[in-house]
Amino acid sequence: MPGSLSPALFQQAVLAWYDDYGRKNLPWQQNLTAYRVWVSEIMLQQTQVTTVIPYFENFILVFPTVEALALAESDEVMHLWTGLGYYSRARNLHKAAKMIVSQFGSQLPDSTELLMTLPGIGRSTAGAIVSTAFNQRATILDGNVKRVLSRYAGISDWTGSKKAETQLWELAEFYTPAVNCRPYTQVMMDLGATICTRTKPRCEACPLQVSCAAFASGNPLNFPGKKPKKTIPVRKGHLLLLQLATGAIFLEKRPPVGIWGGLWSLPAYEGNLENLTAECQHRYGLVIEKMCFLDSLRHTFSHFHYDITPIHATVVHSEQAIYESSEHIWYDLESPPRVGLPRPVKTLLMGIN
DNA sequence: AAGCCGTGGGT
DNA sequence: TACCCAAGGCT
Repeated sequence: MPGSLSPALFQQAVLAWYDDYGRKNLPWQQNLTAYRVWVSEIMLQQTQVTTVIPYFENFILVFPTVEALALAESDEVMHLWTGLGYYSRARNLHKAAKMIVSQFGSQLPDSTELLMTLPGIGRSTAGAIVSTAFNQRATILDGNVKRVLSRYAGISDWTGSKKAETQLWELAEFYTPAVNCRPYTQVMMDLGATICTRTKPRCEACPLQVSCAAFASGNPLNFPGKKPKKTIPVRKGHLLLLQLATGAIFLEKRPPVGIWGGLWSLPAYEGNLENLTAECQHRYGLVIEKMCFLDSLRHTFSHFHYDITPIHATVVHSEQAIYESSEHIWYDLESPPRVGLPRPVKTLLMGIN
């Protein structure tokens, strides 16, 4: 019967494949430490390997140890996360580093239970750290494993549904070996990433082909089921590039939670453009001398589109101007401060001459 | 328990 | 273009 191998045979099949074809040269697989594994796992949440690699290299160079991260400035951490998205991951990573130093003697815990007490580490990430960093038995269930197991067992529900999640966790636990935990975890992700891909699975090269329910069905793309789609709304607004004669541009700190939390952003202006001059004067103590509209752009978040019309304005300080505070900085394009910037803000700043 | 949270790759 | 969705977690 498809989808019903014994754990021993299942493990044997995928581990043999791993020896020949598994990934062994990823940056976080070199100089393997629990800290490096942890950082990589956080960066890899909802993010593709090719995107993560340069961020990982950079981050580890600046913060080679958990102690270094714990002692870091928040702005520096966010700076190294600029463009990677899901910035709560960076805030939680920093917070967790401080907890690891203060509560765990600077050593990452080797149990899923303790790891899950740290912010940003859920069930799957905890399993990945325990199995990969410590080579101890623990189960992961990320997007790759969900897809592999859904096809193998012929589960046609969307993997995000509670029913499918429960079933998939059970299957994942069932097939997790007591030994060879590190290569087993890696191969399950490798299969999902390189063989059992979303749109073009290479079933002819899959070690599970002969016992795969989706392959037996004739159309593996029917598994897993699709996520129920919903159209995301469009929001419109302006981002203000307020520039002094010195070239410096005004940035304000985003609230600690929510979109772009903890990053430095261009002021957003949603109001009536006729009031723009007065608002700039009132909010920031800045007098607009001349202004122009820049080309509009669409930035898409996970749950809405943001149609941005940037406005560039040359400004001078008025009497009650804000020069510098914990909430505002002047961004010097010549010697840019190391702070976290949202992607479109960074793009706009780079485009100013 | 759905909605919130980014950005980029692939098609 | 527009759409799907990535090595998910938190509330």
